[in-house]
Amino acid sequence: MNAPVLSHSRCGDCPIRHRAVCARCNADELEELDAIKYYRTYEAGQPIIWSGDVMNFVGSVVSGIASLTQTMEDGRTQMVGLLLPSDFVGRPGREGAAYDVAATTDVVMCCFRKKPFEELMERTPHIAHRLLEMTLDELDAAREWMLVLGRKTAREKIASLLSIIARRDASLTPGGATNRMVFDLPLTREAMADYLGLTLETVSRQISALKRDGIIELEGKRHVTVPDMRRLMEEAGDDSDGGFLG
Amino acid sequence: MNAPVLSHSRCGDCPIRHRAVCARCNADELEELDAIKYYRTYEAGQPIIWSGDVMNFVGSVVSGIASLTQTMEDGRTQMVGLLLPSDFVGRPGREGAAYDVAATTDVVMCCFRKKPFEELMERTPHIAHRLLEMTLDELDAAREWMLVLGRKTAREKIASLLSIIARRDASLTPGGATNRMVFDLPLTREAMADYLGLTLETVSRQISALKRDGIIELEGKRHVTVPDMRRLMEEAGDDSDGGFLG
DNA sequence: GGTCCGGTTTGATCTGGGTCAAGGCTCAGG
DNA sequence: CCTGAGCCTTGACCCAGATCAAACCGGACC
Repeated sequence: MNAPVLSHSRCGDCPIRHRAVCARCNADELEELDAIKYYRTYEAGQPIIWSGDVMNFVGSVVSGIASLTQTMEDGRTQMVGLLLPSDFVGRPGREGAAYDVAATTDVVMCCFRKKPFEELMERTPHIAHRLLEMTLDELDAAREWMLVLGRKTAREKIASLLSIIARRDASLTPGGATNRMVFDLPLTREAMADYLGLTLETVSRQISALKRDGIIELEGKRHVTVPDMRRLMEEAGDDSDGGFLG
Repeated sequence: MNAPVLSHSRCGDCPIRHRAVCARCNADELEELDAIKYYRTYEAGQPIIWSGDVMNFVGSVVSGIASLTQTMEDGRTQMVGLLLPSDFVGRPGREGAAYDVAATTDVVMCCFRKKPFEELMERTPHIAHRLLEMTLDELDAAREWMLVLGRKTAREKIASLLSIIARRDASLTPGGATNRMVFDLPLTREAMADYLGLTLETVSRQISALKRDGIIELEGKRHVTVPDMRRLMEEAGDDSDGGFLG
């Protein structure tokens, strides 16, 4: 949000304009990043990494949505993170992946080979700094989600999820945040359930209920209109608007 | 765990020997840390920081236990982190605190004034590096907890919490992890409930149930003996033992 | 000793969300 | 056009855990 945004010349074919690691790099550093970078695409539903696998890259989501999930032996699944465009994947200094990463929609990733990236990071304090910042953001998000999972009702959970998606959508859209929001749900009911610690039936019922109560409008199963974000956020039980509006 | 541990000369009156930011510092850096450092004690139950307050320090817990909590306007609270000795508090580069921090038991903190600490960090890559590592650990813990909150039953939640406390206890005790563990619960039933997203009645009932089933033994309300950690961890539904035993 | 008080246990009852089951929509492929 | 596969919705029923209420326990203080 407040990170300086740069139309960087080298890393510039990378359409990431927000939260990028390279946002403050100089020409030399960008060239170096460019040399160890490659793109990779995944189809919706495909796994990207399995928990425990050795990861030989780090990178950012360029487009599409990926999810981090944890699964118990008996199959219970909890999504522990959503990766939206510009989000970072991988943890410098760690061998294996800690979670399953999968493409929820078609995904394009911009990857950096891990070894040279770590070396560059070693020499370039502001990249390490950026990474720390991003990790702190993720930690905040994870902890906010703990409140959702631990204490909110099903209806509040759905409203929270819709708020978050609307918010992220707004930050990527030129128009930005307004009181009326329109967006597409990038998740199936099942994926929403896994994120919210609910069953897909409950998700479906609560979405129907929010629709019946005029909090949201639905066109098809995925296209959502929120006539009044304030009401949605009340439903979410958030005390603040999360900086959504001015 | 695998971070090099140093009996550092300057920061050495600080009894933290694990995860400390200063573990790799040289003499000059330690002197500098020493100059900006002070101790502070809090009684059990006292607030340390309120969410939103401006924080003018960062630091580590030296002894005792502190908790991070989030509260909704209607009073529902969720604990989002437990701070045990050697855990770090505060986020370099951030103005305000994101959560309420409170002393659960009597707490001693080793604090560094924030401004000079950030400056030192700017000049000292390995401190930033250490901080990133610690933040990644916290992120992992938070995400592991998301699985607990979202998908585990009350009994599994209790078993998970007991496992974590036993594990942390073991890593601080010379003897280390054995199959039989004895420790004191540092939390009230209510605090456990807030951590687990349950009510205190349910916590009490499940503890009684684990006791009845011989998974744990209780002496008084707080002193716990786990005759067989393996059984406890089965109850927790963990597929791995979290590296608890060799 | 008694009494107060915070923390805890236990019981009785209620209910939100899980579970099981039956259709419904929509789009791709034949 | 029909058919099948995914995804989604809706209904009926059930149960784990919440809620409400009462009592218990152990230590501090008079």
